[in-house]
Amino acid sequence: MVRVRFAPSPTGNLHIGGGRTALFNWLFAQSQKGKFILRIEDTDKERSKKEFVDEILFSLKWLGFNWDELYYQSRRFDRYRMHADKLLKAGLAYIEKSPEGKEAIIFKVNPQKIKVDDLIRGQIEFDASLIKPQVLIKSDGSPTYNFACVVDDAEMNITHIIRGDDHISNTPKQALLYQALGFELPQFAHLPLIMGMDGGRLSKRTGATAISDYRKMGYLPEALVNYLLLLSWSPGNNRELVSIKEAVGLFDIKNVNRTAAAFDLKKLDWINNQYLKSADPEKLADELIPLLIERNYINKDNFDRGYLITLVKLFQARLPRLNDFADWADFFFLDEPVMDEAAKEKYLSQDLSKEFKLFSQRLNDLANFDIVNIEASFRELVAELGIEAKKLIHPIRVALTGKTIGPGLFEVIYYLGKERSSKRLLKWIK
RNA sequence: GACCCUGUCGUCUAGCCUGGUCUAGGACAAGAGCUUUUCAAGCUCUCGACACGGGUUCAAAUCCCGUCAGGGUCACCA
Repeated sequence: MVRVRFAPSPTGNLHIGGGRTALFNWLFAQSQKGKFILRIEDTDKERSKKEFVDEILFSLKWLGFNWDELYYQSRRFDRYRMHADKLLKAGLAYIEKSPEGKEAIIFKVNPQKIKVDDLIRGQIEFDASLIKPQVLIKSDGSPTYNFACVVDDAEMNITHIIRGDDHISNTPKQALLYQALGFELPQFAHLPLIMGMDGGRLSKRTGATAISDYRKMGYLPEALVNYLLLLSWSPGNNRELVSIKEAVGLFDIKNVNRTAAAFDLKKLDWINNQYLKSADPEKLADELIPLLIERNYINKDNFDRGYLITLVKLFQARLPRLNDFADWADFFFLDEPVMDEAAKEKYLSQDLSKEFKLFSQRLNDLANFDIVNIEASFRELVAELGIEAKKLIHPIRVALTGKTIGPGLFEVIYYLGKERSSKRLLKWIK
C-alpha cells in the first residue's frame, strides 16, 4: 500500500510551493489508491503557531486535498528520544555537552558513498565523507528536522517521499539515519522548484506566495490546481485544461519534469478565466456576496440574489479573477457610476443633449422593455438621426457605466432598468 | 567555495529513454487584423527556441565529453 505524506512546518502560511508539493503527493496517492498523510512539523516551539496550522489545514481543504491521517511532531518527542537512545546504545551517536551543561545527541556519520534512486531524477550519488556529524536531539530536547523526519517516515510507513528539490541535499543525511536505525529506505521523488518570473526565488516581491492570497484575489481552487499541475507535468496531447479528477487517471510520477518552472500570473489568469466561464453562476454569486457586502454594494440582510446571479452571468466569461466583478460591475450597485476620466473626456465632452434626450424618451415609451426592443428602438433612433450606431453607443456606455468596456450595451440598459438608465442619461443633458 | 540538481520560443511545455517522420508541435504573453457595440471575451494571422563547443553516426534537440549559465544545499530552521 502506497503511503505518502505532506509535511509542512507551521511557521507561515501554506505557500505556492507547498501547495504544489501537497498536490503531487495527493495526486500520487490517489493514482496509486494509497493514503495521503498530513504531518505538521512543529518542532520549533518558537516559530510554530497555531494560526498557521489552521491556515494550512484550511488552504489544503480549499484546494481539495483531504488527508487520511494527521500527526503533529510536537506530540511525538518521546519517539525521537527513544530512537536517539537506541543509536546512543549502539554507539552510533554520542552526547555533547554545551558550556552551560546541556546535552545534545549527535550522530556519527559513517563515511561512504551513498546512492539514492530518485523516481524523477534517476540515481544520485553523494559522498558521506563530506557530511558533518549531525545533531539528532538538540540541547533543548527537541529533535532536529532530519531526525524527526526519518523517524516519522519510518514509523508512519511512508513508502514514497515526494518533496521539493531543495531537500535533495538532505537525502544522504536521512539515508544514513535509515541505515543506522535499521529502517528500510523509502522511494524518493524530488520535484523541481517553482521560481518567480525573474528567475529568482518565488517571493512576495514577485507576487503573492500564500495560497490564501490567491483565494482572496478570486482565483478558483480548480484553476489554481490546474495551473500548478502544468508547472512540471503535462497531461499530453497538447492539452492544458485538465481537471484534478482526470489528472488522477493520467498521472505518472515518472513523467514529472526536472526543470524549475517560473510562476506566470498571466497564464494563471487565463486558466482561471477558463474555469470562470463554465462555473456555476450561483456558486460564483455566493462567493462574491461577502465582498459585495464589504463594499456596501449590497445590503447584508436584503438583496436580490437572483439579480446578482444574472449580473454574474453577464460578466463571468470575461473575468480573469472572480473579484474583478466588484470593480467591473460596480455601476450596477452604485447610485452614480464611477467615471473613468479618460473615457469621460473622450466620449462625453461633446454635447449629446439632443441624442440622449431622444433615446431616454424612447426607453420610457417602450411597452416591452427587453433587450431586443431596447436595441430595436436604438437602431431606429440612429437611423432617423442619420448617425452611425457607434457614435452614440460609446457615449451612452460611458454615461451609464463610467467605463469604455463591459458587457453589451443593450444588456447593460436592460439590467440597469428603465429608470436608472434614463436618470444617468439625463445627467448629461445641458 | 564545496557538493548536488537543471539547461527546447519572453514564460509553461511536447519531442529526448527506443537517433531519421522536427524546415522542432501546442499553450500563455506580445504584435497585427476581424468581430461594423466596446473589451480585459471570441476568431484569424504574425513574431519567437533545441545554451555553447567538441565528438559518435550516413543522420543528433535526441547518445558521449567539456565549457558556460541558472538554481539548490552546506544551522542545535524546517
